[in-house]
Amino acid sequence: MPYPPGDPRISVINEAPPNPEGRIVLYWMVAARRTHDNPALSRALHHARTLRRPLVVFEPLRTDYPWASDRHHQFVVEGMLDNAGRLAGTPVYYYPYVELAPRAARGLLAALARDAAVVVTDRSPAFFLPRMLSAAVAHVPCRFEAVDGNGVLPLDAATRVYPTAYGFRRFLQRALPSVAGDLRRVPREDLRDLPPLSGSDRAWLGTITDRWPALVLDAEGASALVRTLPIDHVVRPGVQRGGPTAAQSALTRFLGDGLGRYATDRNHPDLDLTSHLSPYLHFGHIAATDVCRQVLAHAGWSGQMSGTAHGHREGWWGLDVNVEGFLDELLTWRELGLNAAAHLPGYDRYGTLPPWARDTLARHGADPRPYAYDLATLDAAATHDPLWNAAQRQLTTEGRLHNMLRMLWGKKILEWSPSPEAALEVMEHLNNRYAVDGRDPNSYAGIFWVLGRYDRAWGPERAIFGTIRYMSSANTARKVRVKQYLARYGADPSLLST
DNA sequence: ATCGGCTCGCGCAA
DNA sequence: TGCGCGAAGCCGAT
Repeated sequence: MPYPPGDPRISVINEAPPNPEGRIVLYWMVAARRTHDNPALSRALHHARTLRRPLVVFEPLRTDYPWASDRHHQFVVEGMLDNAGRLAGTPVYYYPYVELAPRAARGLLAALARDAAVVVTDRSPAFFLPRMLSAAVAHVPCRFEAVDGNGVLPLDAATRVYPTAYGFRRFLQRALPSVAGDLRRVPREDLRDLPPLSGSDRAWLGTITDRWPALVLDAEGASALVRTLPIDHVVRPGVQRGGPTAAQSALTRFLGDGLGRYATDRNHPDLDLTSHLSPYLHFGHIAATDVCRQVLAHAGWSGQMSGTAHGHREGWWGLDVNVEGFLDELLTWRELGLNAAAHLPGYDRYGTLPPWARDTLARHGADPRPYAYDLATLDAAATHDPLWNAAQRQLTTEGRLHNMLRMLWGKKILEWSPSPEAALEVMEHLNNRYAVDGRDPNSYAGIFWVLGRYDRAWGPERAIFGTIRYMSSANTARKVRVKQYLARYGADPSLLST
């Protein structure tokens, strides 16, 4: 894909020139659902100024995607209310749209794009979004660009797939100095002094919003609305509020308590000290660059990489072990997942596991399974294993799963499923159905790690797992603190989802 | 409490 | 070709 010179985040989807008859510049916001630290919004603002056209920010939410539920919809709608507040009083025309019935949005993008000078959208490498972008090409007759606001490094900074975190970390340590400047400068999208909508533009937009009404809601209205949609209502909203403002609150809380003892305490489920930023990163309510910048500023970073680390987890920023530990999660592990989604065709398919992993699992495909649970039993957290059930209940009720336990959660699903392929299907389904950050490249990296991706063989060879790393609930309970966690998620049947 | 062996492939040095 | 090394492990020996 060709780039305009100098910006590896921008892909030109349709090389057509800007439509000289176009009324507006359209930003079709589908992944980076925020108004701050958003390179696609910056690009759209650039076009609006250069072409002297008003900017329309169109933020839609489809109804018919897999696993759509009250949980995901509520989170996104809360973000829309937030974005509406942030754009109120600016010359930007904000158009939030929630599809009320399957296919109701058909024709909407085309109607907006027909009279646009330029269309800018988000590049997002996973789930249905790449397909949606491909399908949209036919409906955008003018210049059409997709902008990558996913990570601290552009997706295309890496030109290959990395099979290990160690290798990817080495690459990151070489590549990050080139963006170090961005990690000190706070971007300020300037929303003032844009061309305003003319009366005729407003009349034209009115014909579109008559047919596809913009979302008009307050916070209470969000939950009432999602209940009326043809989506999965069994999955109730999670415990975290959606939107950029809630995202910043979570980050501020984490900087104050959690980051300072991240290395030592984050693995204890009882303490619950992780950042809780994943759902916000997933829906683009906060930028990874923003998180990284605030963490570095909080830690008093000098602005220089140490230059001595070659793939090792610590010692590249010259910061304390807690901060470096968190940055390794945010950068190495998160961007490793993005790397696979963007560059490994079939990143979500069993066949892309490394050969040693598929071989060893295949050799043990016929091993007897002492425990065999079907999807319904797992979904209902009704196994014989109290720690696993607790983790599953946290997932179904809260929409999140503690980092330490999510690995155990997956390993047990592998152990209890008739085949590793079936285990993958179950993990994908439960994670995508219940986790607010489900369907993220990171979710897939975690699920595939359970099956051997990014990992190495571990002896001794054992039943079902072969040489895939094994984990046991008993050892996990011995190593980390789970007593309160078990009490919190352990016994109350009213927490159970049906 | 700590240690080594179990086991595999990558990437770099030589 | 050899060698160091790796998201969080497990288990038995000392």
